[in-house]
Formats: sequence, structure tokens, C-alpha cells
Amino acid sequence: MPQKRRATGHRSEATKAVILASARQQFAAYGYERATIRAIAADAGIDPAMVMRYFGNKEKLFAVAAEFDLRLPDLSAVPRGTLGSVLVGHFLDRWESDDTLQALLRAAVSYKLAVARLRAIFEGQLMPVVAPLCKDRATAATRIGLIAAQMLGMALCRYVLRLPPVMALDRAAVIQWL
Amino acid sequence: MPQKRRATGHRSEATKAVILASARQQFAAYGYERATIRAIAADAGIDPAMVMRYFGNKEKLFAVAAEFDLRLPDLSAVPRGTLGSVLVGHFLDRWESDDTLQALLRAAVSYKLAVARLRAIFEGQLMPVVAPLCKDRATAATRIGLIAAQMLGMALCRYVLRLPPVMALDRAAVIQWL
DNA sequence: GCGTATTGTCAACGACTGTTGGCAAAGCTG
DNA sequence: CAGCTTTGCCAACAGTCGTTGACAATACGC
Repeated sequence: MPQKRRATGHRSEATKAVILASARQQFAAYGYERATIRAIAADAGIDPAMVMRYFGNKEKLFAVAAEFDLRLPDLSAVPRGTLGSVLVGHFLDRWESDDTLQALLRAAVSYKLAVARLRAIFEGQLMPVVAPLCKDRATAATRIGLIAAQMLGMALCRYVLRLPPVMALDRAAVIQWL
Repeated sequence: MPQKRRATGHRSEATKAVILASARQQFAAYGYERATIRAIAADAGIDPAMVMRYFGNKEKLFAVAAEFDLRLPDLSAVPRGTLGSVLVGHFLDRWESDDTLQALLRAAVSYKLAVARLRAIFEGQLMPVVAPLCKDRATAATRIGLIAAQMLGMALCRYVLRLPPVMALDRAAVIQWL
């Protein structure tokens, strides 16, 4: 009965968190298939069998490690003209402060679960927040899709492909151009 | 002396082409590590050892399979206003008529060689053709980088993530929006 | 025809992967 | 203290991968 848990003394939650952090980092750096359970465990300083015990298998580990909250702020308050800037800035912040987004993007090109997760984030977190702000309801979905394309394209060229002209831009310049 | 080759009768070039086609398709569909030599060979209807004989190893096979020519038309002739449309349309055509670009993008997120190749295409094929058309030479590189981000972001959301709102657009709509 | 180079098949190797079960150490409860 | 659960390590399994070498089949030169 693993349901019984005490308040203190049991450090499984701590190691679980360590594993998750290592997993996110490895997934973000190497993608889904190149990030091995053994490497994640070694990075976390424990045995690979521990990963299996706590998360069942690699797929489930990824599913937990790839949980992500965009944490979009309340956009109804910001003025219309600066909406784009706020959106881009927030996206850049979330990207750089958290490995999860990068892990999702790296895994998404060859792993169905990551694709589904990214799509869920798009439909469950981006759409419902931004859609009400569009005047033209008919093209709202299209517009948001294009916003996502713009931001992911930027992230791709900047952090994955590392194209020099795109890397040279600082935060403000990125916001301004987009 | 494998240099001696006759005009007819030797069908090694033919099988090499078959292998390359299968390789491109598999790389495009599954990425670099999930596309196995065995699967490529099976798809080509031959033995895995043939792939090794003709291409040495998997890395070299990818290097050959990922050779790509954007085939950018002469852009100095098109009028300024339609330059974007021509560029986007050409990119979409190249993407859909050739597996190579998709293979490159799928592999690039986790395979250094693919990243280098994409960067080389950017610097060797896109930059020199588009840069002379920019009025402001100082920001030319930045502008082209943003164009690449825009197009790759579109390709990512449309063909890899398959976001419904982005997939719903037809060719003309994509060109118009971008 | 024969001899030779090319093209193809087969079986196997070593390395690595995810995954499993057993067993030792440690911590909590009584 | 004993009894039990939790936490951890170790060795090993089966499967797959890239890769290799030996051997059969075919096409070519003469």
C-alpha cells in the first residue's frame, strides 16, 4: 500500500524531484531517444533502477517531466499595442527559465507523445487566453497558430539551430522585431 | 580499383539511388536515430550490409542523403512587393516536393551534423541570394534570420506539430498571412 | 568457355538500450 | 529491541542497434 505517506523522514519525494530535474535537462539537451535512463540516473547520482521504480518506464518519466505551464499572465489588462511585446517577452522568459519547453521541442520532432503535449499546451493554454482578445473571432485560431509558429520558429533558430544573426539579437531586439 | 566504371551494365548506381530515396524518406519520417539502417534497407528491398558498402556508415549516409539545394530562383527580377510571396511559395514547394528538408529539420534537433548542414544552407544559399535585395545592409543578416525563423516555424507547426489551425490553411492563405 | 570483379545474402559480433528481480542498508513504528 | 516498510544498489535479461567478414550469385572481360 504505497498510499500511506508520512510528513517527514521519507525522502523519496526529494529524489523524485532530483530525477525529474536531471530528466528535463537531459531531454532538453539531447532529445527523447538520446537521453538515456542510465545517463539521467548518473546525472542525478543514483541507480537507473530507481528511475524505473518511481516512474514505471521511460515514457511515463517523460510524461511527468514534460508537464508544463506557460503561466500566461492576465492579458486583458495590457494595452492593445503592447500585447505582442508582452507575449514575446513572456515566452522568452519561460523558455530560458525552464528546460521543459526546450525538452518538448527537441522531443517533438520524433516522439508522438511530445507532439501531443505541445498541441495540448497550444489548445489548452494559449488559445483560451489569447482568443478572447481577437476582434475578429473567425480568424482568431489562425492568428494564434501563426503567433505560435512565429515564436517556435524564433526558438528553433535561436536555441536549437543557433543561427548567428538570430543569436546576436538581445531580448529587446527580438521583442521589437517580432 | 573501384574507380573503373563502365557506361552500362553496372547497376550499383541504381541501387545507391534507391537506398538514398529510402534513407531520405525514413529520416524525414522518423528523425536520425529512429531511422535505422535495417529499416532503410528493408524499405529499399536489399540487405543492410549493402548500405554499409556503398556509404561506409550511417553518418556518411546521412551526409549524402541530406545534401540539399534550395534552388532559389533569380530574385532580382521579381518586383519588390511580391518578393515575400515568391519566397514563401518557393519554400513551400521545395518542402513538399522533397523529403530532404523535412529530414534535415527532424534530425537537426538532436544531431549536430544536421544542424551544421541547415546552418550551411542558410549561410550559403539563402543569405547570398537575399542579402543584395535588402536596402539596409546593416540589418540584412538579421532580416534574413527572421525570415528563416518565420518559414521554419511555419513548417514546424504545419508539418511536424500539425497544429489544426495551421494545417487548415491552404497554400495561398499561408503566403498571404506571412 | 574460364577468370575476375562486382553485387548481393547471411550470420554473427560487440555495444548499448530499457527493464526486471533479488538482496543489502536504513528508517520508522510498536 | 524486533518487525516492517522504504530506499537503494547490483547483476542480469532480452532486444535492438551499427557494423563486419565470409561466402554465394551474377555480370563482365577475354
